[in-house]
Amino acid sequence: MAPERPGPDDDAATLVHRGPVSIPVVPIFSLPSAIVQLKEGDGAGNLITAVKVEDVMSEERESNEDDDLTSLSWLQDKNLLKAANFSGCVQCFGGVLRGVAQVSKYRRGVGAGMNIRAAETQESPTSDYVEDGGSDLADSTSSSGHSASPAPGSSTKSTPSTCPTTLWVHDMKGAFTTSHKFSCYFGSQDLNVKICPNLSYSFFVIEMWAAREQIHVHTNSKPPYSFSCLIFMAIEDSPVKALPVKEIYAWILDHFPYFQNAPTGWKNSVRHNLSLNKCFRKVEKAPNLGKGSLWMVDSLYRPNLVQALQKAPYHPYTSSEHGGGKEYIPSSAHLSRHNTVAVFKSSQRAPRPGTLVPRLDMFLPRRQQPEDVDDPDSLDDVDAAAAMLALKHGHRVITLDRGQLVHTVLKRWDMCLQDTPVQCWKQLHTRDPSLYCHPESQRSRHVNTLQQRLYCLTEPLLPPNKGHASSRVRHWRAAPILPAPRGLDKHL
DNA sequence: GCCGGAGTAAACATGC
DNA sequence: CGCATGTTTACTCCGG
Repeated sequence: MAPERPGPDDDAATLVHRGPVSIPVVPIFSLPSAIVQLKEGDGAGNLITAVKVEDVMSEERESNEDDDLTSLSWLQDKNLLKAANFSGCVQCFGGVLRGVAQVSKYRRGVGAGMNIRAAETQESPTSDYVEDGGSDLADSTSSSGHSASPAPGSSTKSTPSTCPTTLWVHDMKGAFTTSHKFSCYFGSQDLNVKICPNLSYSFFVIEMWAAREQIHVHTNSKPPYSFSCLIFMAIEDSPVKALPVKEIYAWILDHFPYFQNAPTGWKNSVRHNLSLNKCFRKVEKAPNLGKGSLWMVDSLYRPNLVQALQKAPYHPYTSSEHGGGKEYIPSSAHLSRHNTVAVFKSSQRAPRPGTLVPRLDMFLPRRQQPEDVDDPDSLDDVDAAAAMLALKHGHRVITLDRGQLVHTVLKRWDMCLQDTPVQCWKQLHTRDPSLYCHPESQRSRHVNTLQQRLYCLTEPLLPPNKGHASSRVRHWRAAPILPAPRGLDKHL
């Protein structure tokens, strides 16, 4: 029997489990930076137990040295735990991203130890754990971030049309002593996520991740974001921080199904916005990569977009919409703790369930703190950036005074992108083994991707208007692979 | 009422 | 020619 599924016009109550903890499914964009607001009396006390996660997890690790859980060393990252704040709501910020990545790794069978039950009915979650390896849920590495494929050997349904509609996520004391690998496939539709008591942080991450799928269920209302915000999110969500307009369309369609049935004029609006909005600028892409240009966010105007996003309505559920109560407005103390937060005002309309919550941490500048210069990790990037500059402009830039170099590179780096192409550079120019782990058939494509990525990253560093873009691309692609500049070797 | 931002529609150019 | 992409203009709506 098909479980009841909340329709687009249903309120949060239909998503709420009757059990002691009821967390509205959090529709989020790329996971972190979501705030789950609990309605009064619906389990906030239980959630507070999540504060104990740190202890629980460390105890579990100590007592299960050989358990697969040890692969979840990311949980030792205190930042993850610091990122949680349990003052009536669950707040989840940048630190979670790493966790999610690990979860992604985890669900590919590297780790184990979760009890996840996929059910087709909304009965009480007491049994029928799905135990399996090789889980293959939505591929978080995909650009659209929502693809899903059946898990081989899954004991649950294996096609989107028959996928389980309810995913119970358990965290029971001692659960980690047994090795429950899970295989719970669900498609990009029809998924409710129910969180059981004693939710641990790791499961919260799962929940967040799973909730990502929820985006596709209820997003039938017009997004509360301007087109510039949508474009911004799309571009920022891309691996190279640049997208052709077609991909921007696709991203928007992926994340906001509203547009699937919207009049086609919205594409016009997107193009109009790209052309008119000074926040976006066009970058010629390699001539062999199809027609059209790549669109990037102009770093000069990036703060404007971040600000626009921050002004966007935030919380998917407001209590005023669902049974009364107060809206969540982060305190100033909270604001000081987390520089990534969106505030929604009472006068602003809140997004409906299923609309996106921007992952704001992703859009904030990552390398603007001067102290980063002294950070060995950032020097790694600096050297890579310097290497890339050298790639284009010869060793002259490398011979600058170190301090000046750092300053220059950082400045230009910020102008370029906040991304870190160091891995890309390494792979391309050091015969990184990871490049050769790709099958022969995919290697050239991978190299092409890397080259495109590097081009996007370095294009802003090129002298403007020096020849046609395509010739510059050719020139760049033909650029000799220079030896790593001094100081970079140790990082390679 | 004014102004600016945002959304929408449309015309037009360009290139594949 | 059709279509996608990109630019520009004009208009409306809305909130400050």
